[in-house]
Amino acid sequence: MDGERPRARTARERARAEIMGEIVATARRHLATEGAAGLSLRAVARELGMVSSAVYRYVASRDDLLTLLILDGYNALGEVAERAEAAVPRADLVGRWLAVCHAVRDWALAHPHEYALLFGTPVPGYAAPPDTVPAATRVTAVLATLLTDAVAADPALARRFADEVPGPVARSLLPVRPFVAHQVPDELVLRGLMAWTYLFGAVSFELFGHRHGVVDDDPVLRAAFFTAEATRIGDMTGVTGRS
Amino acid sequence: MDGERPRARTARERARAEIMGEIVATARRHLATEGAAGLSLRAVARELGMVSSAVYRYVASRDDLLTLLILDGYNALGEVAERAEAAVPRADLVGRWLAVCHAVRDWALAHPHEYALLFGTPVPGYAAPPDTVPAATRVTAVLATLLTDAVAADPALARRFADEVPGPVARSLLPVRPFVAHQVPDELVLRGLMAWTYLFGAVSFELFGHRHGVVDDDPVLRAAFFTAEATRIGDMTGVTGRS
DNA sequence: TGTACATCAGTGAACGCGCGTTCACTGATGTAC
DNA sequence: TGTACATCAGTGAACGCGCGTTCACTGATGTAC
Repeated sequence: MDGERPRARTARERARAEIMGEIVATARRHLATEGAAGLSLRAVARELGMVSSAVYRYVASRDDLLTLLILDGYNALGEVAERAEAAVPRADLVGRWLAVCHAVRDWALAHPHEYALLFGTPVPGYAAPPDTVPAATRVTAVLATLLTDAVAADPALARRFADEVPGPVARSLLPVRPFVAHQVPDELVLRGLMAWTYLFGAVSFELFGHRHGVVDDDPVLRAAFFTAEATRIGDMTGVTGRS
Repeated sequence: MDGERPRARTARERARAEIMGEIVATARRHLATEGAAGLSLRAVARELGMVSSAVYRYVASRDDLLTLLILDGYNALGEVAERAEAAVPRADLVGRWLAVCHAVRDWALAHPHEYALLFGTPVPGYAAPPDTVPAATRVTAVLATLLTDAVAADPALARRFADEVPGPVARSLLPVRPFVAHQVPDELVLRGLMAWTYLFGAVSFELFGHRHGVVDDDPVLRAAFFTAEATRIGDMTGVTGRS
């Protein structure tokens, strides 16, 4: 049988885990200051006082390190979103939606390069391996639950959006349908995806500088603007205080 | 007096303009295949059969070349958007909005790296000079006109969105207010900005791979999905066929 | 508890690569008289 | 129209940099008997 060996970790194992952690932590710090393009195995090794080739005992390649950082990033983002959402009373659907929105935005503003690694230009020549998917979908999963809860809480909602969507649109939604309760009509799934799209679109626009000269730069006003947009997008999905 | 000299261009001037064009064109092709990070002055020079230092007669630095490409990109995008919108009868506001949306998306799908240069992760250490602004705002200008026309065509629209927005939100909009007719109420300006945000958010999400496993990959279904989302966003601004 | 062997972390040197930018130069093109 | 000088495109060599990855190695840690 595998896995039934909680046998005391050897010094080697402990050392390995620790150094692995230091490598990722250092890489993440470099990412935060230089951006993904400037991330180099040699620089990480240098900072840890090892020779560059030593890093290859821990990480197969630069791409491998990138994957670790991406995983790390998705998990960090997913966690803040989950926590923020969990802190709001279940019945307050708008509150839960806004909590997720602000959690995502706050995390992005605090970790711009990590956010850019996840949602900016894909790194050329790099393809994220499939095992990043669970981490990548944490925020989406929260939003899907929100949608299901909204329909469960208010039967009128499903009826309000019961109109069939055009055939091709319905078909385009097939991959995501398994992840949303069947009580949620297609029109509402579509609007949920739109809310998700909008959230990251707005955060990216702000972070990547496309609101310079459009929305005031003052952080307080920016936050007010963001709340306003998030609220209106919430309305669009029917997740709104006033029914 | 300046400018009153349409004097025959010398051979030097003609040669200069031509080579300048070749440099930008080559750089753009490299951008299209390698992405912005892989763009190098040396590679461009090599392909043009010049020695790398010769490029410096035309371009002050790598950043300078990047700026030219950015300008180029914004202008190309602006042009397709303007043309597409201009081809729709003035009274068909939804049609005009959807035309802009599809023009932007089609251009982005056809020129993914150029799009990424404009709307993806900012190049680290690079700041776009102010003279890119006019080119960068061409799409936005089209949308602003659309909004103004919508309000002019349907007085009920301004009334429908006449509710005051919260003070900080109104203040956050001050930078953009001069570019929108004063008949357009703040609430509608906000929603216009949201439509703009959504358009690029959706295109970026699609282009950067965030819809894998969510929306079907088939191009026809993708287009149907896009039309559906764009239509609903149009609704949100009140620019809708059924009033 | 002790020895013999296997595992594995880390070293140091090297390979081969490409980059941006500078500089003194040659030779062709343009301009003023 | 012809000559003398100024402008400027393009050359070729060089500087100094950092990168990812491989490889044969040493020496410490772990394991089997």
